[in-house]
Amino acid sequence: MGSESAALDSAFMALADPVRRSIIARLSRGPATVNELAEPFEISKQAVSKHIQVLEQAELVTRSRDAQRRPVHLNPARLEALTAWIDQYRLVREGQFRSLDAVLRSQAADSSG
Amino acid sequence: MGSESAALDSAFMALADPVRRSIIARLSRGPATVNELAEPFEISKQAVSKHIQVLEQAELVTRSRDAQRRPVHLNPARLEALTAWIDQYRLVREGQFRSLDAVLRSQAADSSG
DNA sequence: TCCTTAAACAACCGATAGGTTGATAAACGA
DNA sequence: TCGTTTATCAACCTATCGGTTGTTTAAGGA
Repeated sequence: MGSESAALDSAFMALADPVRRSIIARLSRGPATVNELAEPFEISKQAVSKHIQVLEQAELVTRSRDAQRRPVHLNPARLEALTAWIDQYRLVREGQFRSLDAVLRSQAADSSG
Repeated sequence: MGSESAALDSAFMALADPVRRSIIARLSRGPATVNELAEPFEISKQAVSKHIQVLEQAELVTRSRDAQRRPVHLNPARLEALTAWIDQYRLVREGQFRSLDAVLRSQAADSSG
């Protein structure tokens, strides 16, 4: 494990934008074309198309073909990979950090193995 | 809900960097100072300090005071907020998208409520 | 007081993210 | 074939990111 770092980079980066998160939310209710996805936003279609490419490179969405349309749909598996990463760390007990100063002082005082 | 968009922006952005994720991983095992956190990396201490500031602004970590040291520790609550966001969408059934073309064609053909 | 340690501040730099406009490609419909 | 729709490609611009080096602040210790 650990070599999927670039995949996590691109996936978290992809979610770090409100437009792209909004697209994810929309796609959770079913697939949509670029035009449909662009409609709620005030930015250009090209900009939305770029956002979709970012999501696609992060493998958070996939695309198919329907005549001229390039419908986009969600890839829930990638989202699960992100929660899996986060869950490693969010389960840490708060109590572990209860007396922080004590921990630090013992590190400074005790230099033996 | 939905007005915490900026918080999600900064939190996901913060996780979109391998150094910062590594810092999170390290902190899950206990608090650490900037120097301790910087040690595993080849980049400068200032660079690590900036990374920590990014994590702090995203409220993924907090800091305290211990003499000259500014120990950093994890804020698991923020991580939970991220999984909460993702979980809204990752639970979508794959079957919903089974016959994609049919869905799209019915949208085009059927314009009544 | 003077020196050391821990860490932040500041200015700067190259790369890239997010946006724009304009042009192009691909597939259908008459 | 010609026009329309759908969407991408290409070039460009500005702001921000991740890194650097140098300076400064804060807190102890001799």
